[in-house]
Amino acid sequence: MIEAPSWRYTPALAEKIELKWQKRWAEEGCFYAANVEGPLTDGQGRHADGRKPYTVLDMFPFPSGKGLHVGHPLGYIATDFVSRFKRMQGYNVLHALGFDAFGLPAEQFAIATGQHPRKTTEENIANMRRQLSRLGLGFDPRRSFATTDPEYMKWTQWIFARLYSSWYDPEFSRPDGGRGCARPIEDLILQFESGERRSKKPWEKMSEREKSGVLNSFRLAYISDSFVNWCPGLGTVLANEEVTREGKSERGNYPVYRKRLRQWSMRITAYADRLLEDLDGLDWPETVKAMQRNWIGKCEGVKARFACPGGDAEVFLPSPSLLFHPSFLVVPSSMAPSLPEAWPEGCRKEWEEGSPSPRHLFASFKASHPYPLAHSMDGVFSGLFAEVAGEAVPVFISDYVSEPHLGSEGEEDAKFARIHSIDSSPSPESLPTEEEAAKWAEKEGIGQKERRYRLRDWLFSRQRYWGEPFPIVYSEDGVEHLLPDSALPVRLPSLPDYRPESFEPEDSSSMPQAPLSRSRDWVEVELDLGDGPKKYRRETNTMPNWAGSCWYYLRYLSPKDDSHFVNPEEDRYFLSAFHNPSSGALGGVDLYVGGVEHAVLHLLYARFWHKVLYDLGYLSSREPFFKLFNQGYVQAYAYTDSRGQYVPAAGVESRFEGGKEVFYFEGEKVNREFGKMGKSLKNMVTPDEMYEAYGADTFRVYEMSMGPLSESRPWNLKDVSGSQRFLQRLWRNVIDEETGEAKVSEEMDSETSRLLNKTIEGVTLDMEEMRPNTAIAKLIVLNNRLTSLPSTPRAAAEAMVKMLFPIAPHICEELWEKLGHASTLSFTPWPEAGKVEEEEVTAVVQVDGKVRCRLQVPPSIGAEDLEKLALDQEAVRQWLGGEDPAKVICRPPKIVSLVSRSGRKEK
RNA sequence: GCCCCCGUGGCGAAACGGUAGACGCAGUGGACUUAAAAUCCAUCGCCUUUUGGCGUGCGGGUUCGAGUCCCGCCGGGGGUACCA
Repeated sequence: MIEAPSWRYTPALAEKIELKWQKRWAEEGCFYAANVEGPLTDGQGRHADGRKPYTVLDMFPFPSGKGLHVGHPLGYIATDFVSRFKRMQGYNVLHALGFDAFGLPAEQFAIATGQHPRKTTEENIANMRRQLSRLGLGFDPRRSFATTDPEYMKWTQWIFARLYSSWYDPEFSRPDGGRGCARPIEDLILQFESGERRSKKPWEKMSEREKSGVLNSFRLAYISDSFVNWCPGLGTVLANEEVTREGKSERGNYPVYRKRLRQWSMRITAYADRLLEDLDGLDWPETVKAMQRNWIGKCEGVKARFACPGGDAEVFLPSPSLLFHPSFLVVPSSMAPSLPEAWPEGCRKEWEEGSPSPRHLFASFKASHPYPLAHSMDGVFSGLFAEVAGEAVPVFISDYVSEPHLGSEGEEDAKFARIHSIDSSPSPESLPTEEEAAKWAEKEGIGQKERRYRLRDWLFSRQRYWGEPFPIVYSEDGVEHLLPDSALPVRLPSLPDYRPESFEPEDSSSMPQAPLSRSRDWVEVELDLGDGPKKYRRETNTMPNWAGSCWYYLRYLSPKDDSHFVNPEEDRYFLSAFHNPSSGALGGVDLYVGGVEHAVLHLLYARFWHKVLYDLGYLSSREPFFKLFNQGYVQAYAYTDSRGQYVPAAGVESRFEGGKEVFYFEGEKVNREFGKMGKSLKNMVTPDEMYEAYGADTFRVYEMSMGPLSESRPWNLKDVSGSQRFLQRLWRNVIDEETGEAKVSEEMDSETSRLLNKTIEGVTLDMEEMRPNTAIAKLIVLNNRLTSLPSTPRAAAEAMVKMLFPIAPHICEELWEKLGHASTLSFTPWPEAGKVEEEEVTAVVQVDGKVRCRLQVPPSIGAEDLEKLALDQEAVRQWLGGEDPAKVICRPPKIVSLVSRSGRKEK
């Protein structure tokens, strides 16, 4: 038996090398980004000192109890290679990773395992950190945090406080020259007090409660009544999507009721124009921009369906504004399923008695409804069904055009000017034709501006335990008060039972309960808010998960600053447009990588907060994320047996029968499916299994070579050996497997030199454009060339190792060291390509669109020479049928395209 | 339903509107081995004996030339506001 050479690149050796370099990177602070000032310096103790910053950002992970599968690191490997590439180019790279640790899954995992969510999330975070660092992913460890940390939560609440204390003035000019700006609510109060702005009732005659109501209708974070889908059986509120057509919960099939709840909202509609306009300048995938544009609300028209007594009628409206046409009665589709239930008593009674007058209904609805309709009716017009339980419905037309400041309670003025009421339900005959509708719109002066409608304000309250508490208390008269900044953070009380309270599934009178309301000691507090000690009740709703994820990228810049949520100096250095000139006037992080599933909500909410903080003078950039890149998903095969049960994918063997691949599990034939990777499909592969079996570098190369980073791809374990062979071959080309010493020659032939330069040129471009798959293919071509040589030229080996370093950093560091270099590759300059001179290139000659002949020509050949050369070819003359070509297109040195006379005639 | 994306060999894929299938996996043949593994070399879309013909989900169109651009379908994925 022959022993393997002692210096073969085996998984065991790979592990040894990987742990060695991971330790060394940590010791040398290779991933430390340098701040402008303060304690955070780079590994050499230097501040930024004018170096160019480059900020790389991942959509930070949710520390799930299920652990990572091989799909999770895809985006992190991508940001790691970009970070390493940029470091080699001399940038001061900021790359950190925090954890998004509040939220429903964390709460549910904790409930399922009978532990406190703080404990489970901490354990999950520790496990995730271990997995990620074993893959050699370089994050600045000093800048990591979880959204649940009290120090972080404090600033999330502080930002909420700023939103609550601000209003949007559409007329106010911003420093950047634009119109419309968030301003402190004090400015508004001054306007009311001075009479510059008038309210219906004189300001000085209003009670505190009335004033509070008026201000509430201006605040960017405000309280109002909103409708939710309440499922007593589950004890939770559901998204529309989670409710079936029959009005049951998707999970459990329990009844769902429409409930009006007093909740917090964010006035994102005030920023609709700016969110739309600033998209243009961002370096985002056009598809994501398109999704945001559609979400915010440009639309070319709507289809409206009306269930009428005389039949089920559909009309196309070129503008949603046409819904204001007197013939139409429209109700948001989301309200339809339980409309009578959701409506006030008077309306419901009429409804039950049959065929109420819509005008009457509308009037009584409005009278009994304390808030402006544009707010209280959630303006989902995407469906536009005027049908309830299959019947024609009385509906009203509301003005859903975003007007952030509709005025105070009961105020009735211009805001309802475009609301029309009608006297009878529509019949198909009474509906206008498209033409009539368009004519009417013209007459009424309804134009493009009114087309925007979709976007609605952001519902910001959750009836859950595991989220940020609001910094809000209520006095005994029901008026809300903001807690002073000195009272932050408001911590969650420890609650023995934090589960949501569920009810009898049919209990339609039940209401969603906030778990925090059970903690009496916490809810009832005595505070001195400036007018002596008084009793207050705390707000018991919590914030949604989005809150923490809206601003985490800012905290990376100055994670320990306890007097600012982000240090202004660091903000100006890392994020301002000045330091990122390519971003135009917008600024923001240089690169944001994450899944496309966040294309709308997260990215829209974060942009909104960023803009508010910019308006208020806390930030220097108008946009948070200048460049966005969406990586694809890793999917996997799953296998079912004859009974349709999933079998462990790892135990499935494939055989070839009759030229076709068939699959067996324990001798039984199984069927192959394709889907998400996870425990339920028994097809989960973890990074731990991968680095144990192959090493982290092989895993990284495989993930980056599977296909374009932006595309989803199936996991195929068999293919990993290709990446492993590539690294082994590279190792063997540089290292003597018997001695472990480098074996390189100092000479290089011209063919290898030419290929090397071509490779450097191509790989550099691929790395810049985030195409690691084609970069790796080019490096394999170069490596295959090196394999064919009697010995590897040193210059080729060194360039190769530098170019592969961002993707397979450990093996490259080891090779670099064995080649005689003492310092890490982390800051070694990226190789530059020399001139590539081709002696000959292949030109193709096409006749009537088909390739008929190939020619070897010098790359500098002119059009006339190339054409002449092509027409001299015997084969070409034959295909032309002996005649002159009818047309010649010549693109030297690659293409000559000839059209024959007969070919032209056929056309 | 609505919005966005994707569809190329047995498989993962490559291809500024210009030689379709780079690179990798699997397969096939060979070298080396007592043998196997590993390694190295060759081959590898389909049809045809060949000249050649056909091929990028389907049907049209634009173009000298279409995987790529346009129109209409079919199939798959993501989002749809309380999963994040």
